[in-house]
Order: sequence, then C-alpha cells, then structure tokens
Amino acid sequence: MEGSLASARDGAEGDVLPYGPLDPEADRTFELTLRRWVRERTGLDLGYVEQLYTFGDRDRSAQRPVGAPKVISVAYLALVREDRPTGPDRPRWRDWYTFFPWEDWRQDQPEVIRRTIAPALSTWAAQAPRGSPREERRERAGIAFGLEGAGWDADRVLDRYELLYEVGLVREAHRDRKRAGADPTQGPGLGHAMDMDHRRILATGLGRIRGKLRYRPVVFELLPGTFTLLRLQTVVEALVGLRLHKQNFRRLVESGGLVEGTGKLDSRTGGRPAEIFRFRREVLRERRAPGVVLPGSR
Amino acid sequence: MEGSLASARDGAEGDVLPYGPLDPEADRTFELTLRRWVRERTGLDLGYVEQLYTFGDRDRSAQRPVGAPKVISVAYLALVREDRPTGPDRPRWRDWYTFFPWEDWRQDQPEVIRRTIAPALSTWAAQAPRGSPREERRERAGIAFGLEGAGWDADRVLDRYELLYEVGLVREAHRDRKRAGADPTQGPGLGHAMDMDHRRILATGLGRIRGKLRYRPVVFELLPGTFTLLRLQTVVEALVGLRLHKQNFRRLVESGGLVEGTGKLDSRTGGRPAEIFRFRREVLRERRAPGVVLPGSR
DNA sequence: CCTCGTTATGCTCAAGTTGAGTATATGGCA
DNA sequence: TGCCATATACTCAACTTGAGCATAACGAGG
Repeated sequence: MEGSLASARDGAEGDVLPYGPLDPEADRTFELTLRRWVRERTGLDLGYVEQLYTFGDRDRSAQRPVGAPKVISVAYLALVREDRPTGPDRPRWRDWYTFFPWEDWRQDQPEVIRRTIAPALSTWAAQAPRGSPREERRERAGIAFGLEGAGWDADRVLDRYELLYEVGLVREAHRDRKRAGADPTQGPGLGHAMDMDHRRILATGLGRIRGKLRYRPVVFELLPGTFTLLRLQTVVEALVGLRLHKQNFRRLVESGGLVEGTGKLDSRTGGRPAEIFRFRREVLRERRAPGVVLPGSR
Repeated sequence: MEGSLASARDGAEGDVLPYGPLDPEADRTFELTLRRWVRERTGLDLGYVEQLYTFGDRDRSAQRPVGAPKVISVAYLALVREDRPTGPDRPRWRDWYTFFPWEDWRQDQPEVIRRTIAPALSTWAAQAPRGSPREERRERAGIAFGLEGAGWDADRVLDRYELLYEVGLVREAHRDRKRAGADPTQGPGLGHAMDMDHRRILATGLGRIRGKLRYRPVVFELLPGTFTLLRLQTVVEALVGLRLHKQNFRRLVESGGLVEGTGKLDSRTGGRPAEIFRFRREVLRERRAPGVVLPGSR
C-alpha cells in the first residue's frame, strides 16, 4: 500500500517512469504542462509537485542516433494518493523498494547490504592502488552505506545508486558499458533495473522527498484528510525506510502541532480504538520548519 | 568582502547573471560544459556546483519574438572564492543584499520591512474580499516575512521575492505588466532590479545555499584552507543574513568536529590573537549531516 | 609599564529536546 | 471472564541550545 510510485509502459528491458514531450507554448510553465499531461494520460490530479533535475542528451545512457533532435529531460517529483490510474499507457503503481532493496531498513539492515554490497565494495576498494586512492574508496563506500560505524543517512539515495553503478552492481552499468563497446563484465544486478537513466531519476526523487520530510509537512499529501497516528507513522516509515519509536512519534507530531485530534475513534485497529487525527494547517504559520523525521529507529 | 555573487554585463535595465549557450555535445554533462564555459569567460575555476532550476520559455519574463527558437534555461549555483574575474564579459562581484535588502538581518530587522513591506502587505491583504481570501493573504504574508510572531525563516528567499513580485513591490513586476499591456502601476521598486528573471533565479540560489548550510559543510568552499573562527562565522552570517552568538558558534563547529585548530595564531585581529583553524574533512565520515545549526533551524 | 579597548576563549546554567523505556487503557474475541 | 492487540500516558536520563558571565591576551596611548 505504501512506498510506491507511478511507473508506466513496460519496455524492452525494464520499467520506465511516465514521460512524454512538453510543449512550452501550450501552458505558462512547465509545471502546468506537467499537471495537464498527467491528468490526460493517467486521470490523476497531482497535488504536490517539485522539479527534480534536468539532464542533457549526453548525461543520459540512451544513445541518440545521428541526426535525431537534441533531447533535454526535465524530471519532476509529484506526490499523489494511490488511486487507480487510467489511460492509454497502462501506468501501474510499483513499490519503489523493488528498485532499491538496499534502501529499506524497516526490518533491520537489508540482507543485500551485508551479503552482497559490503563485500563487493570492499573488493572494489582493495583494487585501488594502496594508499590514498584506496582510502578514498573505502571512505566513500563507508559514508554512502554507513559501513564502518558511520551511521545510515537515509537521504543519500542518489550517492548510493551512483556508487553501485560505478562499481558495476546494477544492471544498467553493464548495459551501458556494452553499448559503449567496453568489456561486458557481469555482476549481480541488484534490484529491478529500469530503462534509460530512470532509476537514477527515481533515486534522486526518493532522496529529495526523504530530505524534505524533515522540514516540510509533505507526508500529508499522501494521506486522506483524516487518519490514525499509526497510519501516519506507517507512511513516514515507508518514505524514510526506517522504523520509528511509536510513543516518541506521537509526541513529536502532537506536541509539535502537526496534527490535531478530531475526537472520533477508529475501532478497526484490532486493539484499543485509535483516535482519528487531521493535519493542522496552522502549523505552517507557527513553526519555521515543520517536519517529521528524527533519524531514530525502532 | 562577504556576501557577494558573480554577475556580469550590465544591460539596458539592470544587472544580469552570467549566462550563455550550452552545447550538450561538447561535454559529457551540463555541469562540465558549465565549468568550461565559466573558466573561458571569467578565468575562475568553480568548486562546488549545483543545479538550481530549469525554466521554459513561457516561465520567463522575456518575450520571445515569433519565429525565434525555443529557449530552455538551466540555472546553476556555484561557490567560488572571490578572486578577480577576467574575460570579455567584464564580470563583476556584487553584494547580493543590494538585490534583496530585506534579507539582511545582520543588524536587526531591515528598515525596509518595517517601513515599506509590512504596511504594503497589510494593504494588499485588506484589498482582498473579507473572510477567507483576506485571511489567506494575511497568513501568506505572515509566513513569508515572519510578521505576526511567526519568526523569520531565512530559507524562504524565493517565497518572499515571489510575494513582492505579486504585490508589485519590485520593479520587474511593473516592467512585465507593462510589456504584457496591463496597467502600469508604479510601486516603490525595492532593491536593485535585474534583467529578465535573473533576480528570481538569484533568490532561488540564495535560498538553496542557506538551506544547504545546515546539513552540508559548504561554507568551506568560500574560505581559504585556514582561517580564524571569526572569519568562518562572518561568512556564515553573510550567507544566512543573521548574526550568531559567538561562543555558541565556536562550540558548535569545534565540538561538532567541523574544524580543528592548527596551533598557530593570527594576531592581526585587533585584540587577543585568534587561533587558526582548518576544515576537518573526516567529519563527513563521522556525522550524518554535518552543517552549521542556526537559530531555530528545524 | 599601566590601563583601556578589543577580540578570543572558557565555562556555567536553565530550558528544551531526544531516545528509550514502563505503565495503563480499551477494544474484540475465544 | 480473561487474553491478545493496539493505543495512549508518563517518566527519566542524556544531550542540545540559548544566553550570559568570566577570564585571557594582544596593541595603543598615556
């Protein structure tokens, strides 16, 4: 239910993000074009929308045939509640952790880090000439994956993907090397691959939203108007990929003025009925940076 | 000395940011093209570089003549130490607070807010129909400029510029309305204007760097390899536009592991000689988000 | 060489925040 | 009724922040 993102048009190799041409003439801004385009193609009305990053032709893995027009891609991140999408592209929701299994720490450290990533990074570092190049590799790996007591930084999603790409642990790396005519080394191919550079874009988006969470109440874009605190917490946990301390989470959002109780109860919880809360818009006026996440796990 | 940004080519109306065409073919990424371009045009080697935002034709104030090619502008933020720039465009350094006088709270609340902005926003709110539209305007103004006890959020530079534009308090607003054939209302024209939408871009950049400061040690890009703590503090203050408590700043950067003393002293300070410090790179490995925590950052 | 102004540095303290519990409440259901 | 599950309430120590007082060490001017 939580932790998913729209993706569409299964292609030759893997999933792709929804994309299409923009006509800067038709609307006043890119963002308006985007909203219209998504509504037409999927029936979804976007709420929160944020520009992510712009890539030029040569940044991208897809090789442009000689004579084809130059392509600039402007990637956007949008938050939508998970309604059923419609439309000709047959877009489908995907759990984003199928693309980034190493990002999901909700039940402890993911297996794949201990079993595959950490050893591979260790080998990769050891292949560098001894001394400072080797130290640099070790340091970079340590920072990205929180290896040697460095602590996991949930926001560094892009750092981690780029490192895995460089080290050759994701399929796109082999695909691109083969296309470039280089040696076609085979590695484990962690997580589901995506076409073109879409997995890189997705990593940018996930990192961005994890960061934003700390100082802007964007979670509420993904929830109905009212919800229990457990539901809110579950969504936050899906976003940051960490498990949070329940009592402290309640204290944080309640005394932080992010939510207010409605007085009504939801008794479908299985235990004691939970109070139903709503987002307190006034918090935007009261606090400088109203957000949710403390890196505290379990 | 501090608080400035490269701008070039005084044009018909005001300053402009350095800009030029990018050839995505010549370099592998936009960023490389940018670095090369800046080196050729100004002689400066960029250190930290970050993509800011991409604007389409119609986002921009400049009207494109019929038949002219479509233009997409990708704005970048770079941090450079203030060396003398060279080159054909005659670029010059500018204090950015001449463009945003309301952003400089280093000596208390800027006059222009109390004298001009707050009253104008109040009038603007009062012009809306009573009830919730009027309340929304009042709330928006309050959040942006920290008016009714809301507290100043240094990061909201873009919010503030856009509000002033909308309310008609910056010259660009009148320029664009006139061009669009609308009524040419005259207002105070706060701060120095810039051509096209460059002041908007600059606002985006200033906001971005202020935010980044909290969790990445970007300040050190603007300092020589060694420095006194006062020098470091002054640069941070210039960036965030606030004055900081000296003893606490020292405690923050020293016990936070951001800097380490060299044992040497600088006695050109006028009082007791200051110890000379350097950036501690290891902090990147040790802490999740090493940055300068500011008053009410969270 | 003594004093004063100036900047640097050291230290304290109260208030607030965080991390990690323990304890109690209240529903459904066997 | 009693058990299980979840919700909610409260506690407490460790740590962080905001603010200020106190002391150190230089140069300038008498």
